[in-house]
Amino acid sequence: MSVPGAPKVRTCVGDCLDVLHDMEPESVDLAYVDPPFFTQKIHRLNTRDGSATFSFRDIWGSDHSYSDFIYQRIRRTRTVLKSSGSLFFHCDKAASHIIRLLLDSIFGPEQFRSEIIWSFRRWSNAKKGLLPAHQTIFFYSKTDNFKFNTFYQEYSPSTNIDQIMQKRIRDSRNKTVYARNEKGEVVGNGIKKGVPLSDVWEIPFLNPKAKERVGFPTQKPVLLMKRIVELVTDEGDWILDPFCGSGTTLVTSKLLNRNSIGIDISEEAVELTKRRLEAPLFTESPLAQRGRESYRRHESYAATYLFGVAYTPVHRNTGIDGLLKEEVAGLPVFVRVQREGESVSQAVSALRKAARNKGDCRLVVIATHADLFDSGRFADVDVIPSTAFALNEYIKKRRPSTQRPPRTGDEGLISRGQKPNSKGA
Amino acid sequence: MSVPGAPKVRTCVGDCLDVLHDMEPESVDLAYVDPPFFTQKIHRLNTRDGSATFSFRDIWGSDHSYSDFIYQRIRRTRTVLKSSGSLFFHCDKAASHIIRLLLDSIFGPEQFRSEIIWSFRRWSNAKKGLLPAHQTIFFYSKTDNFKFNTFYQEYSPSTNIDQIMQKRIRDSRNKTVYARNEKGEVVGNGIKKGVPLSDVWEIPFLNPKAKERVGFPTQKPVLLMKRIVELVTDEGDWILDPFCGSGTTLVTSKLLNRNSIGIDISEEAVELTKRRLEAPLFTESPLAQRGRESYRRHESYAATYLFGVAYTPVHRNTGIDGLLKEEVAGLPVFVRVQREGESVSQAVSALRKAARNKGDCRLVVIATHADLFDSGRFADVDVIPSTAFALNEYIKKRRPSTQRPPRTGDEGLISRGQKPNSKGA
DNA sequence: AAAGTAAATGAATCAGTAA
DNA sequence: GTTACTGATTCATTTACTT
Repeated sequence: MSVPGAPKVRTCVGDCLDVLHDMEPESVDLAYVDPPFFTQKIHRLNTRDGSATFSFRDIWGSDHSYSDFIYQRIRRTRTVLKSSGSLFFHCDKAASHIIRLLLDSIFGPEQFRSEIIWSFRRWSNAKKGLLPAHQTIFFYSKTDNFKFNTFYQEYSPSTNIDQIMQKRIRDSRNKTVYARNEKGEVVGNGIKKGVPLSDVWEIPFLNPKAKERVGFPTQKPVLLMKRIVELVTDEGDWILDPFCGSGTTLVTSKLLNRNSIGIDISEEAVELTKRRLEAPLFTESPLAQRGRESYRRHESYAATYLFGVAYTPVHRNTGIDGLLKEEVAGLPVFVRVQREGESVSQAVSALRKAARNKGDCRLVVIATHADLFDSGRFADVDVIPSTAFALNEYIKKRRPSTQRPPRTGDEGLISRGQKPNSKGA
Repeated sequence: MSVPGAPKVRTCVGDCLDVLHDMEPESVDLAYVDPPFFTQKIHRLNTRDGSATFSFRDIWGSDHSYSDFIYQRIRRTRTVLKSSGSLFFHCDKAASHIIRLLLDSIFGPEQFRSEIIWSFRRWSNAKKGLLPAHQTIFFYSKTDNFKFNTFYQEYSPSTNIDQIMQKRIRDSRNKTVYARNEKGEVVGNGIKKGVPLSDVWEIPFLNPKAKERVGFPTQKPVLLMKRIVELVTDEGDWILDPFCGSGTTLVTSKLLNRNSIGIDISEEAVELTKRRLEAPLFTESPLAQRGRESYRRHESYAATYLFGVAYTPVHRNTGIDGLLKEEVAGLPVFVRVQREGESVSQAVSALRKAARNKGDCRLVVIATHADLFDSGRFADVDVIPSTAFALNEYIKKRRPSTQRPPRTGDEGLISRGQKPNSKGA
């Protein structure tokens, strides 16, 4: 699949019912639907008579405006979905059962994939009862041949991972036991990937003070959108948000190199979305979020790499991360940790520039990854490998030339599996 | 209210529709309903000793016949509830939307209290899609005047307790601010109890090896029942379980000094319940007691050093810290980070010992400090320097022989005894 | 084609052994 | 004897295979 240079983003003011009508059928890989809550209207929807309520017709067949409103728009949304496409419908306990019935009737119950629980912590109130701390996202696909990228989570700490790496067989009494070879040694069963991603997602609610927040009432965190986008789309795919609001879906799509279409009836919302898209805030970057949140001890990226080193952190200097506590050959030593997406040469240049008017000193770059490692070429800067770098070099030296390295972990999703549907259909 | 000496327990074989008909109206404080989930499967399980097989049939002609079955029984259940009573209905994604509609129509939507998510981890397998890891419990009360005992959870680790303990008021623009006295000092607000219990409950799934297990399929953990019982009943109250199965509800009620009534259509199930009640067995789940964190020991120290490395943490092994995601020369690679106060040789020995019966593998020690560094001597273990180690070696090489090394930053405050031989390094 | 069976799996326990 | 460690065991879910 060809990946275009820059992701395309289209925004549109209007009722998505009309806009969807003009869209090409089978053109979208993912539709994320996060409609407004008409809570009162939903409550009026609830029927009095027991058994009659179960049929879908009783809900939207009458003049109940909310379910009718949703039904019409989701039916058109389904039309513009590719046959490999998926729909994620975000709702909460107020309407989840009605939405479920609607989606079952539009997509067919056999296309129901998951009831995703987004759980979060939030400020408590003193209400009698339990504190609501989750919302529901329904995942439906258009066909059985839906696109799905398998992600894995860490094993539970109570799992004995080195033990379950052993191969197991059944003995004469059909009991599972660990396999052993003729020498009586245990037999391995290949490397472990982690456990498949579950349908309960604990993702922090957008911090009230986050820069990411743009003042839109129902704004969703970029991290939540990121997970949805990465689960069922690849780079260059098309993502539709028919109720785009403040545009989180479009911002996320752009950051992840997906094309996107956002529709909202409110002109102000679309204007806000456009402004966000022009200059996505730094904290909106999934990369930045991943980094900042995964650092141990809430330290900076550099501090994490320099753990155990006797140094003084240097703040408010973009080129220098730290100053060693001990002088080397009578000179102060400035240290820079190679950034993600930065080559060693770039790190060396940045450090050189920052140290230009610091007088006599020594310069050290900590190499964190090998993409463009060209150590030894720098007369004035010493390059020292980080733990990760040294270990990766160790692996690389012994790797068969054909093999590709695996990805490193990011915020819980530790690795990405093969696409099951890559065989095509 | 007087608390009787011993809790009463009644069991009954039969269709709860008939049994409920003969019960006194307004006599029960809590009804816990855990019927077949509409899985369209037969659930079957053997007891541990293989002496008996319990099974029940959860296959229905249509969703209509299922909902009709439930509707009739829940309507009678409501009748026997006291006006202060509550109903907890356990289901899963197969029928949660149908159940929600039924309960709304029987109790009235305004008596809906919570959609409780019971989330858990369990064994998994490769699947196209997300791994189901939750079930739903609907909480309805008969009237607004329902009995409810407020429980509190621990604050999130990221919560600033100092701030929580300050008194808050609203300023002139109705914004919340911290209260200050006339001297401008912050005012306390008394000790806080924690965060009110949320509607997402993470409770370990009943483990296959748990003593609590009696061989009944779909058996629920006592811990889950305990939370429900304590939330809406007091000692001496009456609890009803119209689909009591293996009797977890009755066992929990007895242990917590509540009276209970259990009904099941299966004679074997009721017999099993009676046997369980004679010797109520409740394994205080070690996991639930100690928490998942208790399995993480050395992990964070090792993780800090291994930042940027693609590895899986190994939790339940004192010698091995991690397993590389990538095999090296076709073998798994176990990693140990040299501990503080441990020499490289000691780290090598510990790793060797832990890996003794792991079959063919490679071993790597990350050297973090140099006290007794004697790398290169180990034929079977590779020693790789950490960032700190490499940097310290860099300094040492260029250090005049008279100079003494400074101590590293973070350990400086913690007084640790001088090692008598440290000078000789 | 549908139904039934087998294999793989990992979370959390039990239980035996070493310290 | 007590504690800590770690090997052993179980079982519901899913995929793959067989009847």
